[in-house]
Amino acid sequence: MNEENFRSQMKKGILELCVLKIVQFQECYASNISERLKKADLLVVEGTLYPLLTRMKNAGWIQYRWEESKSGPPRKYYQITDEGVSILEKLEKEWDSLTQSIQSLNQPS
Amino acid sequence: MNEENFRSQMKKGILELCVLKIVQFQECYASNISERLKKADLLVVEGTLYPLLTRMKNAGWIQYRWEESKSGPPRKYYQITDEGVSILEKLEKEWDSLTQSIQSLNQPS
DNA sequence: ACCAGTACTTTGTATTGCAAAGTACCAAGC
DNA sequence: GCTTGGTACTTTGCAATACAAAGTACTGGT
Repeated sequence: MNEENFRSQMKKGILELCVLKIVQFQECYASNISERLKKADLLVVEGTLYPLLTRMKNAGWIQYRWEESKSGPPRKYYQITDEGVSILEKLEKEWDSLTQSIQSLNQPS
Repeated sequence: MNEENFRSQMKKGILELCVLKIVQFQECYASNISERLKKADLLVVEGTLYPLLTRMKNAGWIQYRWEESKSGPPRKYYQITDEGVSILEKLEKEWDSLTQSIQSLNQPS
């Protein structure tokens, strides 16, 4: 138990929501997503992001196509799926509900 | 990856915050805390709550005193410590920051 | 051919929420 | 005084996953 890493702790479980929010607008490959998360002060490292994308792809929430790159190896461009859109809506509702739950603890009993 | 348990996932890392928010107002024993979390739709089970309280006590965020009960074994009544108050303030700031970060993902790039 | 940059993958570790079983105390009924 | 049921706390084992670190692989420049 160490207060230095509570941000990391609090991030747990919401990264799926964040990734879905990002890819809902446009195709992205991992570095795009990583940059976007970094701008939002939610940086994750490769060892977190890549397995997460793979899990979400296996769950059918996102899909990808390969695209050649002029400056390196080909990239996986991810898009949200219809199922992903549906999940995103559910996750956003749960997120709103969770924030309200925590808000409700701001007063005694 | 299963959307059924995202609430459980999202709870991770914020339970410390929730418990501190609860005990900041008054001494509580585990069942009090459990009831309060349940009302806030954040129910946790014994196997989660008790080890969490022990970790927080070992971290110095909370302390407890024993009190006899007329209807069962003695109870551990937890109070927040000065350090816990300090941690609570930090956690609340981080929470606000996190919600803003997620909010910021609601629009493209 | 080699190297640097980029992109993706894999491995091992630590944390922790949870289910389930276990321990312990108390009061009521027989 | 023994059993039973309720309450309170503890322990064990498992599964999920964020992370660090190392690895693989493709490209273009020197």
